[in-house]
Amino acid sequence: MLKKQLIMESAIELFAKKGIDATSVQQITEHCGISKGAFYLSFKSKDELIFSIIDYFTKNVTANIERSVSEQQNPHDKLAAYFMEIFNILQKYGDFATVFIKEQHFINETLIDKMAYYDELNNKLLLDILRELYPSNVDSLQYDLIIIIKGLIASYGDFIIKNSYPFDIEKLTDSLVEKIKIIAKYGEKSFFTKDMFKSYSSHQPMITKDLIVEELQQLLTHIQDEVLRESLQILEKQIQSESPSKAIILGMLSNLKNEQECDWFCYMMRKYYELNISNTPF
Amino acid sequence: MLKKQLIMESAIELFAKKGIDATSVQQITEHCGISKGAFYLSFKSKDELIFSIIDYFTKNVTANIERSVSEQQNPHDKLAAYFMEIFNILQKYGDFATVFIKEQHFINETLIDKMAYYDELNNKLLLDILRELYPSNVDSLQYDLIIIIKGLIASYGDFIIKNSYPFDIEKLTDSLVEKIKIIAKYGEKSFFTKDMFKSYSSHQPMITKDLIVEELQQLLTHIQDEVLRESLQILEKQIQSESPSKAIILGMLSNLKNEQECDWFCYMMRKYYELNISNTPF
DNA sequence: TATAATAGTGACTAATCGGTCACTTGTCAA
DNA sequence: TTGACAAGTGACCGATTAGTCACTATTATA
Repeated sequence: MLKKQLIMESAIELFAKKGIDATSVQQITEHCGISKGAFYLSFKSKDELIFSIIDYFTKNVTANIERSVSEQQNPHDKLAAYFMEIFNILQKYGDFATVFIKEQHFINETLIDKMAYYDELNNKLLLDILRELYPSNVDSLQYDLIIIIKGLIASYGDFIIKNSYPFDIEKLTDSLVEKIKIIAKYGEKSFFTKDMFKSYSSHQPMITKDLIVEELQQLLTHIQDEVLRESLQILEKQIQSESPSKAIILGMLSNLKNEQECDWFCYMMRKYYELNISNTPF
Repeated sequence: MLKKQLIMESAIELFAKKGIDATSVQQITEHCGISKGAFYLSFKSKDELIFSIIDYFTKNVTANIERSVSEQQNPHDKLAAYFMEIFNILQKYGDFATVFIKEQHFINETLIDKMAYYDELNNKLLLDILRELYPSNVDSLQYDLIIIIKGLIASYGDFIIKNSYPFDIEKLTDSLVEKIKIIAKYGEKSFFTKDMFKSYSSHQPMITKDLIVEELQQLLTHIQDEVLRESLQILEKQIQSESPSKAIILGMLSNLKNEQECDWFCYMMRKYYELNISNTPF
């Protein structure tokens, strides 16, 4: 497990410097002083390495942002916390961000779906923040505000990544919160309608039974907790069964819902079995 | 010349679909129904193809935007024209934009410098528009406004690229001009200082005598006009001379200044011989 | 100390890449 | 019809790639 970490960190550094395709496995192994064979003891393929890196970061970043935002009581502070957390991450993990932003020919279809999922989570979080901040008067502007916030992050984030030189993130956050506040207050002309936004943001992932089972078995190799393991095993039987029980599936999923590692799996299950209950937060 | 165009168009399509590195010369030639040998009759290398594509577009896009903006008299219309032109280009050449945005491991150092140059031109144009629009009250906010405008373009532009479905660009432009107007009017908290912005935006290109001569000879293969050709030839002699005359160089450069194709060459000459005269528009 | 299991090695392979070159085809003036 | 020249072809080359595997080194156990 330690070796995996070492390889991933070396890889991120090299990927950021020269790009994913231009970095060979050989170069990665030389950079961390191991042999090529040892690399393939930790990862099945170069693709698996790329997948692991991206998966690891998106998972952590999403969790950190959500935690940081939820720690704030005041709605205004939530938006500030959102900006602040993202800019801090960009400053800290600029290397990774470079890889992440610039190379999106990941090959893997699953990865694209996963990204879309995290993007959806992010949109939902932003929408919640905005609705809490401006309960009434931004109805028509809320989708534009999301896009604008993302644009600000892209633009100022680019500056942060390119300047390793440390600077006042608090001042930046303060400045951007002000801009959003102003636009929400005085803005009248909206562009995005709800439908446009939905069709833009929600790329419907191709979820198959095989993909779900694969993710399930992946989880079983990590997870220790007995209740979680049993829940997963019961779910596997239901999936393979000819007449799966919605009640059992829903019950087992609720057993998993607090386990961050299972988020993606639960999401796939809900989509596949069309279990989107409108009043659940997720 | 027709064949070059054909290859470039095929390449853009494939690059956008799968990425530059992942697209082989073989695939490009198959896609336009020619042999590998024929490809190398039009382009010296794959790098030259990439370079040509990027150069062709940046040149055209920059020129189109500047023309479109300069056609407007009313300062407000200039900002609108700026947005409109960019969004139209993104809608039309989404394929190319995809390549352009996502892959920035171009290998070639010259290309990076050229991009920085066009970015500088773009910043200058935006700054002029903003200063004309808000002559007094945005002094401290003008650099932030540039970054914000770029962010809006990145964010809404992403939407345009991903949705080939046509929509109301005028409405979008109108909406964004409103947002900039609001921020300029009510915004108080600036983040960027002039120095920060300068150090961020102006990547000093590595200009050598060899690079300049190379560009000059490249120009001589294209340009027909006799005065321009003679000016270039005189400049070449001056460059190779041990004691170049500033007067002659300046004179020859002013002969070239209206020829769009020579912009980059003139820019390099000015930088190399430190001929930046502050009151020239460029 | 002997044995078994695990971790690590690097020469090797098959495939693919960008790029070359001896050769064929097409074109047009004489 | 001929010859000369440009346009186009695709087998081939050296380099590089991801991935494999027979082998060695290290560690743990008895």
